[in-house]
Amino acid sequence: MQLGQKSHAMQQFLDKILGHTRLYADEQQAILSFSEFESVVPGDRDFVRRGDSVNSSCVVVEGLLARTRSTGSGKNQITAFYMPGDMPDVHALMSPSATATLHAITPTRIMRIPRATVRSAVQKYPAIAEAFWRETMLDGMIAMEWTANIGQRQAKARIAHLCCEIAARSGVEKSGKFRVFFPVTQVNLADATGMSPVHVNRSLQALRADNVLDLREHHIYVQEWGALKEAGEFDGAYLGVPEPLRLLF
Amino acid sequence: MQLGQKSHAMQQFLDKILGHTRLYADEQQAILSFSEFESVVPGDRDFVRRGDSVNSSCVVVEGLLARTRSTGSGKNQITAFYMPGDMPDVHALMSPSATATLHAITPTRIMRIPRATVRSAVQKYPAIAEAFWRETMLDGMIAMEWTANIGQRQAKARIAHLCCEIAARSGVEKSGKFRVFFPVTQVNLADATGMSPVHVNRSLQALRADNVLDLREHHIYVQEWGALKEAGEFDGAYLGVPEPLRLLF
DNA sequence: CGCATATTTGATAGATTTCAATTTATGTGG
DNA sequence: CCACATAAATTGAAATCTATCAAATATGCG
Repeated sequence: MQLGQKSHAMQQFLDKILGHTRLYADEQQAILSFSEFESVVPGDRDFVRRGDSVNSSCVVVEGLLARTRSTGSGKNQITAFYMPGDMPDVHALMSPSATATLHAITPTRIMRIPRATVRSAVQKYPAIAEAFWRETMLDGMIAMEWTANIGQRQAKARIAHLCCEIAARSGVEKSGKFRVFFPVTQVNLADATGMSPVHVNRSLQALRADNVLDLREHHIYVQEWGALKEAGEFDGAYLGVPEPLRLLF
Repeated sequence: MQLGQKSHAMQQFLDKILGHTRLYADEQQAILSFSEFESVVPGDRDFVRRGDSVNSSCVVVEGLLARTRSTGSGKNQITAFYMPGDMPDVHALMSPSATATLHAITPTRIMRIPRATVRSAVQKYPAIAEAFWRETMLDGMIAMEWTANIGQRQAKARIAHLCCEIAARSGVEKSGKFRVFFPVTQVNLADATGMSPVHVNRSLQALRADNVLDLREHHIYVQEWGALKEAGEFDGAYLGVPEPLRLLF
């Protein structure tokens, strides 16, 4: 049961990697075998703080995480959301001190993956290094897209674009009408989009009135995927590569 | 002469890498030997467009580049600046199609580095893969910091923070009073900070009146590094790691 | 049922954009 | 070296967007 879900999350993680990097069966198996140390993080808590010494990365098994960055004047910016199957701190493979704070929005189960485990794997299978390196690149692409989203779009489009990303990254079928699990508060959304909570609230009401999206009951409800994409000027190309690659190893 | 400058830029590139990754002499030599194909890009021109097929990365030898992302409604966001010694498209090692547009702000000389060359090097010296992977991570960290800067700070602090980053990344000595070469227009600055050019103009005047910074004659003039850092709430930790590492290979 | 958290509302202040025009710099050919 | 053309910087005024503040309502959870 619990183990079943572990495996499922690691399978999601592997599938995501296979979406961008070609790996042989033994390499795939090496990644699946990372499943060893599961732990649970209570909701509404920073469980890694920027600067903390870290010797493992993790994969989200269940729940929702945010990567945050707080400014000198006490403001808070969410710079990414991480869902089951995501590796929120792939950066930790390259730095012994955490490069960002990780905040559990809901109670979250994670699989810890020691850097030493990854080191053994990449030394045996260099293509795994390529896979994680590409994962790092894609994480950076998302950050770049967020910069453009926050810098150039106004409130409604900004929120719509974020919801598009969440929908696109979640595995759900996106044709016409659907919904996506996304248990954020409006304050979380404000921190992610660089807006005030009040303005988020009013923008959400407007988006609902436009029949573009409805955020309630921990879900994003979408009437028409096409309409949402248009409202958010969304092009998901930045989330991946056209086909699985193996360019260096 | 020209070759001297080539070597100098590649040495800058190597020095930057050595700032975050420990490499042995033969590995260092392999990176320096990437200097082969230099070319020149006229100013005010996109020389790589998002989606273009690419089989090489490059290192800036002389000039200034911006990485840009344009939205569906025609607005333009600069997501990074690249100076001599920087590799603006380390992403290209991981993707056969350009993940972002590169725009030459001034006429710029670049060293092209074919992916095949890097592939040979990383297969012989896996630590070079680690170095470039770490470079990719740091590039992502900068994007994350920009997200927070644009999302959370108001005009003056936003510009000050950007200028801090440029100063910190340029090699110049930053104690008390100094200047940094940064040949951007106010429109470039607007595209980078997510503001209107008019507001950039007025914010620059205010920053000048505050004796925080003065942007003129293609340079950032700083009276007091401490004052600028404070105005931009700047902490440069995101630009590197505390000491050179070799964690995986 | 009752506390704590999240959402919603109204009113106001503030920051930023837009538009349009002017001035100032920059570079180029004669 | 000047005259011209072009690009960049600057200004003023008005419109718009967004933040802030304070209070009320709703929601979820023990």
